[in-house]
Amino acid sequence: MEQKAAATSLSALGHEGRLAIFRLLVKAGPVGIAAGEIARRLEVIPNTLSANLNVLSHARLITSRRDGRSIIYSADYAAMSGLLGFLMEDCCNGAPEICAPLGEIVAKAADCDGTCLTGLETA
Amino acid sequence: MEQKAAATSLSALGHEGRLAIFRLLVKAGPVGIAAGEIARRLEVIPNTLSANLNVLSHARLITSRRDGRSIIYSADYAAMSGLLGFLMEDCCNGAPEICAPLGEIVAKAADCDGTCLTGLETA
DNA sequence: CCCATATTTCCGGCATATTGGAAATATGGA
DNA sequence: TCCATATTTCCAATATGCCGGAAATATGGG
Repeated sequence: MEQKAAATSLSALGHEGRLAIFRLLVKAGPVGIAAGEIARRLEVIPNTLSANLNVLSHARLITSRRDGRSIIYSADYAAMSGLLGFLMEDCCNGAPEICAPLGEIVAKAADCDGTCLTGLETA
Repeated sequence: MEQKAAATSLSALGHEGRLAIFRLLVKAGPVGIAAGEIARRLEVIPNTLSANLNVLSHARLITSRRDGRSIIYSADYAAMSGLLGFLMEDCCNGAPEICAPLGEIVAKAADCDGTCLTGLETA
């Protein structure tokens, strides 16, 4: 991921409303959530939601598919991984010993479920 | 980290110039870089740089200290960890099996140096 | 075809962000 | 004290972002 794309993604997430949308979609998983359902859960006006979904979509952070009259949005996990990797590689390239706190937070995240970050033992 | 603070941090990083500054500081490590040196390396005008450093500082992503006539800026690794953790916890809480790509990117980052993400074996 | 639902697009006003020039502040050295 | 360096602050112009009302588009059912 190049820097410009990363900035676009970060900018898209740098808005409380959009961050809430993205987090909701991340929690929902690949099944996704219909736009109207998102609006109901987050209590936002449809047109504003649509604009924010458009920003997230343009930043490649979410995808959409039509299902009847509804449009289902889902988080793009590959894009999310790419973004996190982009931020982490800087740290490692420059001063590996400094990344210990990062390792800790990752380990903590891994604690949430044994299957979440499997395969790390090989690292 | 609460959502509002996370959005502030992400918004600060969602600007190509500021992202470049932050990445430079992350690579520099705790030693940090003087404002003037940052301006020279990134070829930005001092006052614009100062404004952007202020945004990053207000978002708690960087810290500063005076050294003679220079002001040295450093990345705040704890804040960075907190931000990454905030984004990752959503994923794990919702659909752990989906986070495999995240685990891979973390493992890849760990490859950069054996000491980067030590302690993960215990996760 | 007509209607209800779902979502987006259009539009205008308002708020905030970004930028660079110029001046102000702070530090250290002669 | 005077000067050079380093950085910030002030300011104004411009640009961009955000929001909500109203209208338009798309789909499915009767």
